[in-house]
Amino acid sequence: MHAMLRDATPPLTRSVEDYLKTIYHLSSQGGFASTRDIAGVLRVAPPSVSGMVKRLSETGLIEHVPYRGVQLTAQGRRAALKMIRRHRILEVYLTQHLGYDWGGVHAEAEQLEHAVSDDLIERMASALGQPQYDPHGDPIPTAGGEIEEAELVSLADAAPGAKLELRQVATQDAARLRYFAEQGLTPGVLVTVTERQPFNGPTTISLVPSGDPRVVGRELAQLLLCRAVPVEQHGHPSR
Amino acid sequence: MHAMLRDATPPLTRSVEDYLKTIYHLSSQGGFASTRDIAGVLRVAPPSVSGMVKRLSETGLIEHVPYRGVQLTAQGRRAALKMIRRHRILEVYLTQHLGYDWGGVHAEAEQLEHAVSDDLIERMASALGQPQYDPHGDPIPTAGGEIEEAELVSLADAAPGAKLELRQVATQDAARLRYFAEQGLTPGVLVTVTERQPFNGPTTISLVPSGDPRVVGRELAQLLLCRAVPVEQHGHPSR
DNA sequence: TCTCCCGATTAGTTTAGACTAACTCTCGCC
DNA sequence: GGCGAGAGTTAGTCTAAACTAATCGGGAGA
Repeated sequence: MHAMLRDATPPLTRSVEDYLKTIYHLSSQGGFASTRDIAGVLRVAPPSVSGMVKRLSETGLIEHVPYRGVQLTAQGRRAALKMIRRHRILEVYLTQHLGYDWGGVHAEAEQLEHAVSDDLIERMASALGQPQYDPHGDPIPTAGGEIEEAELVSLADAAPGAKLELRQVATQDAARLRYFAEQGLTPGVLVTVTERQPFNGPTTISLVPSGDPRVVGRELAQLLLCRAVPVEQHGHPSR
Repeated sequence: MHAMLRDATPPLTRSVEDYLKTIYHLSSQGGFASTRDIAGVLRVAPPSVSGMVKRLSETGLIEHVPYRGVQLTAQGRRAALKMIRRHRILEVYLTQHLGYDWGGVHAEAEQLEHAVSDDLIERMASALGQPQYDPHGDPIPTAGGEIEEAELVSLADAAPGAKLELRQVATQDAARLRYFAEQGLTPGVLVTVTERQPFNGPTTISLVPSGDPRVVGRELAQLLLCRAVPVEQHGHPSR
């Protein structure tokens, strides 16, 4: 089997990597990513996005429906997931091994993700014991490009009485992250929803098992993504 | 003291950082770096160097004497030493904490040095206990931009009878580095020069304290940079 | 159905950094 | 002291990726 028509992938540029990641995130919850939204996230002008979109669809990384938006192709999705793996492994490594806090780690990883080799990422992953989630609770894609698709509800939408595991904190804002950390609201924590005030009012929860109460305003509650926890039988933990 | 006319340093590009590092290395042993040599190291055509040289001297990072060569200004030297610090700290970190070997570490550091923040480098340096030398024995500049200027002789030039400490291995070639490692010739090792064959012949040394002999051809001997070790008094180690 | 507005696109410019081709300077050698 | 080789530089082109200004399209409301 000679040479095998090697992917011939000319390594992606830093910009291309950023566009793919952004498109992945924007289209994950709704089919198409719009020019305007991409421009907003990447802080570039909309025509810059149109230009890049043309190039990316010519190289087969995205599918472009004019005046509609873009989606990743299988190839583009693979590339995006690779970047997301890098980013999230880096976040875990920097927090675990170099003392970064929950808030400061994102910006550093954002730069490093474009410079690290696959080899280095896998060494970090091994040193960490192949982590499944990053410090915000986001699932880390495997080296093979699989990612866990979780069924998550935001705390703002959870029914009173429900028992939940806090899975993700959907922001990169350092101040909000710090506040959540202070309140003990980090991925893995269990809570039950006590009540919700009407007219977009705050949600009251209590931490499990301590029972400590917390009152969370709507804006922040929307950022806390949770997984339903089946009520446990005694002596029969759901593992 | 308002605003203080902030350096206004627009952060250097990756290319600029590479040029500065290269010029530092080329001019460290001889005043000027030539266009041709810079082009050779960076694997770029000579006119590309001329172009960059113009930009760099306009921004005050280098001094250009047409048809002679270039030298770093104080500002350029500061920037170059910062990159060299990054590179060498990274090399130590990757070998100590992530299992990289002597040979493979250079390429990875070469990429990373452009992406890491000052903060990350200092965290790594702390985790390592503020190392003084990188894995090849090269001195690491301080965060303040000081670098040890050592008085080193290559093994190929050392006088027979001399007792030497191997300080640096002046190559990045992975195969040669691996060979040196196999032979036990790594920074910190002590040797005495037994003899040298005439007409650019090999140098024979013996390791201290084992006494094991090694015969080193001229090409390799030139890469082994050593510091003279004063002969010790008994019971009075030179620390 | 028509219109208007906003988002998308096209057109054209800019900058960094590379390239090739062509010209110029310097210095060592005869 | 002149000449030529080789190093250095100038001129002009190319690509990626950004920008502004101007034009286009499509859906929501009158």
